Amino acid sequence: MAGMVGSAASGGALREALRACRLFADMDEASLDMCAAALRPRRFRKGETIFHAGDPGDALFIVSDGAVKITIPSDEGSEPAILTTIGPGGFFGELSLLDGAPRSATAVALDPTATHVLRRDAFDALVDSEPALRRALLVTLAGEIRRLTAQVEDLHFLDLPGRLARHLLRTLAIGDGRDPAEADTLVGEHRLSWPYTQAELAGMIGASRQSVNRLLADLVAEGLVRFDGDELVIPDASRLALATRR
Amino acid sequence: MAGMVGSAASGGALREALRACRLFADMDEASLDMCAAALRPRRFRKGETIFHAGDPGDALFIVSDGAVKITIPSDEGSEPAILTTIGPGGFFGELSLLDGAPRSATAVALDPTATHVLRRDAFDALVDSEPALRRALLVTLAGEIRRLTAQVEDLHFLDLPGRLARHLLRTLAIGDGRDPAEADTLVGEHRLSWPYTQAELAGMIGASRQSVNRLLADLVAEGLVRFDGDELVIPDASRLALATRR
DNA sequence: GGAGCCTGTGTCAAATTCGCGACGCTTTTC
DNA sequence: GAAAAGCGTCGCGAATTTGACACAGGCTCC
Repeated sequence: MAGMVGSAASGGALREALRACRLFADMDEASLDMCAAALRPRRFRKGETIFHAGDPGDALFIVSDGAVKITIPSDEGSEPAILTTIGPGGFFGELSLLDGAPRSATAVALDPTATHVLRRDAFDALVDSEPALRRALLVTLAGEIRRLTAQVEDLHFLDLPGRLARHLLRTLAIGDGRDPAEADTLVGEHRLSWPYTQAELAGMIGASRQSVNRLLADLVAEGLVRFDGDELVIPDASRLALATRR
Repeated sequence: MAGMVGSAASGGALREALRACRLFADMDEASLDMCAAALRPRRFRKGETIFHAGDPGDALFIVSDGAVKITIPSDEGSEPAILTTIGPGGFFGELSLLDGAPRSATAVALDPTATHVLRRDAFDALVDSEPALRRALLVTLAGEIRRLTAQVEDLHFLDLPGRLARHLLRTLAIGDGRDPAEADTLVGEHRLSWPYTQAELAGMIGASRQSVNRLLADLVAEGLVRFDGDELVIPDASRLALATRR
């Protein structure tokens, strides 16, 4: 077993990485191998910019390891808005492939990140020839639209404490493998590893760094959350959910 | 000529209505007729709710006449957030068809509106069998995501005057048949018919009705816009674009 | 191994922005 | 002709941003 290294084994690793991605999860073996042949690996250092908003783009990136944040850079100086972060099994950069327009946002590696790159010609061919991939793509795009709609909703209706609480609940739900839409139906104690700085969190909920600091302190004071090392503990998710009421 | 009424003529009208929609624009005649057979007409009175957020949904609506607003209802009382409005040639309600989840927003007819309804089974079949429709669908979804991303960006970075100015510019760009992304590169005088109330405008940019009123007055005072009957005149779009700077 | 130096955090007071409630007035709708 | 919908306007007060500064920990470069 330990001897099974080299091209055959790494081909297996690639297949495994693809299976972890919704786009390829339901695809049959033969097609999967075809896809694998169309992909090229690409690694990024921590903090490296993968592409920048406004650039032309003709490639989609499938994350097999690490994490990427999708941000909207502010014109200068101030903190960028963080639209979402993408981990293993996720992909990004599909928009420019679909409509040929420039990148709508900036992608930056949060950690050392391994990706596989799919270029437009191969992508177009796969979308046409692989119904399973096509369906997965459509479902993912629909999910993207729902996520953004929810974000707009939050920014419209919720004040800062509400947005913070809802963000925590959604992150929780995702970590639990549940639908983020059900975030405020969670109950009981949850734990959440905490890789973000307060400034980044501010960028996610549309607030200043200082406000986030104060709000977190408030939550701790009310006993709604608690820090345990580098984990965030939510003793009772349903109580936190009450804080999101308009 | 006047005698050419009845099923043949209305079939022609249906075809014409479909051609106006991106989904069917590039489709060949035979396929178009197949689609036409799968559609059922449905009309809505002004102010009628077409579907409500949270409802299950398995139909897509193609607008052939009138206008529909897609909104996120506030829990109660206050003004809903208006995500977008859709006119002839547009369609809505596709999300629930793609992922089977409940309606993410509410659709309300702004005017007396004529639509054609496409149910899931027919939709699925068309997506699989009609590459032209499929491509148009993907492009439209990508555009939707770009629009929402831009909306999140505005809510993050811009204050109220900025959001109002940008909204006007985008509406202008769309009326001109240009890409809304280029909104702040417009120059010269533009006119914009004005079917919205101040409360609705407030719902679009995330503001209170009173603020919108004051901001509009400010813009008029600065000479950036002017009212001419029920039209809004922007003497110099580039000057208005300056007001969107962060 | 210490002197910087950068990043991330905690905290304040001042200034601002914006929502909210409250009117009164005009225009449309029934 | 009444009722409802939309508009113009104020002032207060709450929510947030801004800018500033102090402090801790970790990193690099002598």
